[in-house]
Amino acid sequence: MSKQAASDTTRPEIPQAIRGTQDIFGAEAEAFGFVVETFERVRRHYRFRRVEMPVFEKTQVFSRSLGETTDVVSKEMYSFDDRGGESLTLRPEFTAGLARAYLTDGWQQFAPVRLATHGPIFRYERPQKGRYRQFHQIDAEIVGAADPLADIELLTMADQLLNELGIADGVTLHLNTLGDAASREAWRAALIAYFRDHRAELSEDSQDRLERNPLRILDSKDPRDKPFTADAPRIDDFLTAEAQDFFGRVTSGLDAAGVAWTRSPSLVRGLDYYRHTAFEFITDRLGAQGTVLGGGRYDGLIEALGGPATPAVGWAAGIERLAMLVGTKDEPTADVVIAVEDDAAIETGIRALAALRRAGFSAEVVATGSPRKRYDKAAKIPAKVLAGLSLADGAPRWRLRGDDAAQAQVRVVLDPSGA
RNA sequence: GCGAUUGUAGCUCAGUUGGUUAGAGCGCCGGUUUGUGGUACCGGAGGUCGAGGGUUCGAACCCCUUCAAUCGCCCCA
Repeated sequence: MSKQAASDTTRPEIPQAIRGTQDIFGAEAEAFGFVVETFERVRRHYRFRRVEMPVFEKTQVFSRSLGETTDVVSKEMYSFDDRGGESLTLRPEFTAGLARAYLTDGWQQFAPVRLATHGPIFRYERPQKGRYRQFHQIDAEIVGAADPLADIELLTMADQLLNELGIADGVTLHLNTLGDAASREAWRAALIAYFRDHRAELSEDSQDRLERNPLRILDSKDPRDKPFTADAPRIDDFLTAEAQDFFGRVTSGLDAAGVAWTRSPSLVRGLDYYRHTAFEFITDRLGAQGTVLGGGRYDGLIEALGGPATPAVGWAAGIERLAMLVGTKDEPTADVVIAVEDDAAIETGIRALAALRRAGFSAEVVATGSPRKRYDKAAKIPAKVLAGLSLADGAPRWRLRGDDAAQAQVRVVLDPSGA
């Protein structure tokens, strides 16, 4: 065993995390958990039923619902072939999978069914603030409900959620209607005609959008587009009486529920199956990624998947973004920290630790390293009671620190005899 | 896919016009001090300066490539 041989043993290279993934730890993980717990509580309040969904589906589930040709499908999904040669895709959203389950699992019998779920979502995108390749969403949908009451329920729940998370300040609900299929088509045609007349003066990006996705010109960030978007045809002029009535019932319902909203005529959805209500809760505190919760009515989706015409509405929100607004949450303080200051007392320490935990206390122990430094080390751990354990004349001796009531509770467990 | 900024110890960061053996604080380990105490002092471990190539007598520093992070654009289901 030469020195040479020892130095030749190369260490394996440490693998790095996948781009766009994140390891959430400590105070940030607490904030993440707080978001999920709050969502679960609110969702029960609103009588939404919990669903657990697979993280992957056949690729068609998403490609059919999103439209085969869009960038979204061709570039931004995590797709792969399984061993049988079938194309599968990690879910880029919850909605399509839930719609599939609605059809394949016979949930039509429960319609209108109120669904809530949460978990990881995958999109092949360039990471930036609040955008990751694997991130997490909470999601709520009502499938099989044509009435605006469903939209109101969902929006009211979202509003309450943001309030219970304590992040409603600086967040506003932007609301729009895309009308029914007829309204939407008429508006779209008018927009194309209007922007075509100003084509040369639009930004390059918007000239491109004119062909692919004209509605998106409306929320262009380019200052060159602003003068034209301001005067563009508005959906209101194209709404059918039915569509107008639908939107009116949504807004008056929100007013009745005490949910503040603001009309945002440029809020659009690129995909054709969106109808009527579209909404986003937007914060002014998250830079370019200001949308914290968004959704709308997608009455055309389930048909696109081959099912019967089924009205549905829903929303989703990124947990990380919500957690960012929540800020970090302190990890819970321990009830007791034990410092075993003498190795001969280790078993007494272990016994006490087990007894405390069985009695319902959260507890940890410091019993390694230099014995004389253990007390200081334990003192740095946030705890209600600090219990130093040493030996005096061979007998275990506890010294407790903390407020009197907490000390007394702990002492009962450490020394049941009361001696 | 495009652009800008940034990668030095476990963490936060210094590091001069390119010049001996790359530093500090915190954290970690050990020793001493204190002994109802979150103190102070001493010591130690830990880095092929993100990776690969190039220029140079000499590169953490200059050039190219690449990977990653951050922020923005595109896109946003």
